[in-house]
Amino acid sequence: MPELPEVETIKETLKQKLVNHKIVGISVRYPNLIEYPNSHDFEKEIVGETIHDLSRRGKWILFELDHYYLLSHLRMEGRYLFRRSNDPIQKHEHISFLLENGEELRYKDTRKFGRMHLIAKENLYQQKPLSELGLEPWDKELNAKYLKTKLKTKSIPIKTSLLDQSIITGIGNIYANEILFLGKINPMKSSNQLTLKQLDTIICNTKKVLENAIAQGGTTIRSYESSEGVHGRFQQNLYVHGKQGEFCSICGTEIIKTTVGGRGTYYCPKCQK
DNA sequence: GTGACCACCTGGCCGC
DNA sequence: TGCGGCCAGGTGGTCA
Repeated sequence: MPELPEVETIKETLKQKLVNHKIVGISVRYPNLIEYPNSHDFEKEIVGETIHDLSRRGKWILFELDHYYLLSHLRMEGRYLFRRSNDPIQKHEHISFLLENGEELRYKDTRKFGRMHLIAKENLYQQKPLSELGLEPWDKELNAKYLKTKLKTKSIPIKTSLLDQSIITGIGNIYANEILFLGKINPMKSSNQLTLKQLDTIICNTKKVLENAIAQGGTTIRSYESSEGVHGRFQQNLYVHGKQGEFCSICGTEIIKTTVGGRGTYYCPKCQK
């Protein structure tokens, strides 16, 4: 599942192949993937636009076009592939962007969870979804005081708050488990009961875990691979995620799996009391 | 405003 | 071998 490090890897790969290419045709075979505007307007407006740059905000990939930003969220299993325009459409390839060089950028999504928005450039940060995102992990304004303010009324588990994209954007389930393990913080602890020191630890470990994951090309869990078919290597660096029944690398206690906020949660009951 | 729950969706896995 | 049921998970919507 693509999280921030995977999205960063995919964005960089796509950037190398897409910048300065014009979209001359499009085919949307599963309209529900288009969140805004409607599929018909999306197709009408995007044809003729040139891709000038790619960037990332949270888990969103931003394609900068002439008049719009195309925002793409891969959710669980979305991925991009390059094909020739006459290549047959494979199963789960739901959207094709035809480029002027004859190549097609195809969006493939087994579970159809991904979403796309086409936003006018002047509205990019005034309009959903970017208007509702919290701080990037590397934002200078992200500090323990910011988190304390955001969490002061929240009695939900800290694990659930870490997944809230309106607080810190880019953290997904895998990395939330790893961040809390490194900080020796119990995932079920109420968000508003953490000390400034613990919040500071969370911020430090968030940067550390995500930077390390980006350097490794992301984490390969079941279906994830980058647009060029490259698998992430960060899975080899995971401490607790998916390790139930194995032993903690620090104290040797058995890693426990439980559910927090409906998400699979892995932790060491001794280190993370 | 907050938190819990559900829907979206399909493939993989497990038990029978 | 085949079938049914459960699980995985990010996000948005609904409801209490």
